[in-house]
Amino acid sequence: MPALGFEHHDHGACIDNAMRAATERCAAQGLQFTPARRRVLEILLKEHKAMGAYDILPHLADDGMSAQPPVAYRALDFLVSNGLAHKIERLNAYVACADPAAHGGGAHSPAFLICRTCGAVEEALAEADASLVGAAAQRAGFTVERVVIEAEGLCPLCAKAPPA
Amino acid sequence: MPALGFEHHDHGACIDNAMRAATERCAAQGLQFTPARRRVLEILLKEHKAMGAYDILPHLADDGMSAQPPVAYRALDFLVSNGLAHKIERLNAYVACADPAAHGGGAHSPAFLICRTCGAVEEALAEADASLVGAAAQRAGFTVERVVIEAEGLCPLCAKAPPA
DNA sequence: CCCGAGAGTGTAATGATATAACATTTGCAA
DNA sequence: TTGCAAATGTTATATCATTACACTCTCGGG
Repeated sequence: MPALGFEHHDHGACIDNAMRAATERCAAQGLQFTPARRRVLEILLKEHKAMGAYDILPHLADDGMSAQPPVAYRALDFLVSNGLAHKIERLNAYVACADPAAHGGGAHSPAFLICRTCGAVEEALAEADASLVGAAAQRAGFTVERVVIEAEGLCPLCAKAPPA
Repeated sequence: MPALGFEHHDHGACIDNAMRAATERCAAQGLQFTPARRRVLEILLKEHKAMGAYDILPHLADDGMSAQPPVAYRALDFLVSNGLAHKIERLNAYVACADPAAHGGGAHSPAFLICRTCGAVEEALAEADASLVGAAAQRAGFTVERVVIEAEGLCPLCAKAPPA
């Protein structure tokens, strides 16, 4: 049951790489990669799917950490601000960034493909400053700072074999 | 204080037109444009901005209608399903469609420009099947059914003169 | 040495958004 | 006129997110 991305991969290595990259990024930028923040990112990477803040709390409790909502939201804010995770507005949920190293430093705005059947989420484009939006914005005299692009539909697996 | 769209216009006529268009559309498609639905659309048109469901309830109460959340949500679901209104995921809020007549019949997925300072929302493109997303989806074997595109930034007025 | 500022955390309470469930009413058609 | 489907009224509850405040820890200046 893949939940993020539509292809198989070496998930253990994937997590290790991502955590290492995050650690380096924080060190390089003077950010505090505290236990709580580290743990929330690990959870997102491990579960490998879009998770609500409240889905994260039990995992924190398992680790003996405080499991009140602000703990999760504060860690998520940090991760999102620094491009280590993203919020899926459509789902009010969060995912680990698929490839933080590919981006400069701070937050960025990828596009997401969301399967409405199995809930899998794939991060699709590095930067989603879709040209169409840019053109429309320019016409309107609007200064774009951030773009949310979320496509909802069917992933290859669900399109082929609708779940029972 | 324009709240939807960034330009002035004859708002009274705008509402009348929109309501007439909605009425015709519902008649043509055998949809029940009931008082509650009609009233909620009127409220959205009148206020002319992105409104939460709970912002709508007091207006319903003023009219002596039931003001429980399900009333608003049911009407909004109807309006959104039939392309007469849209949900702004980023804001958890709803706006009347700027131009229902321009679309076939059902729901459609425009792009929105959202001013982070004054909250104004402008509906930007008729169809937001952004080519970039389409290409990425095709590459991933993903079937897109609906695309949310929401740009956040500064409207021309706020970019020029930041509110006090 | 100490102490004051800033960042992070722990915790309780509350606010904001959305839906479930079920009884009742309405419109329409067999 | 009876019966169904759609819509509505109402209560309760689920879900998502933030406020507020006390506490700790670290680090640099006096």
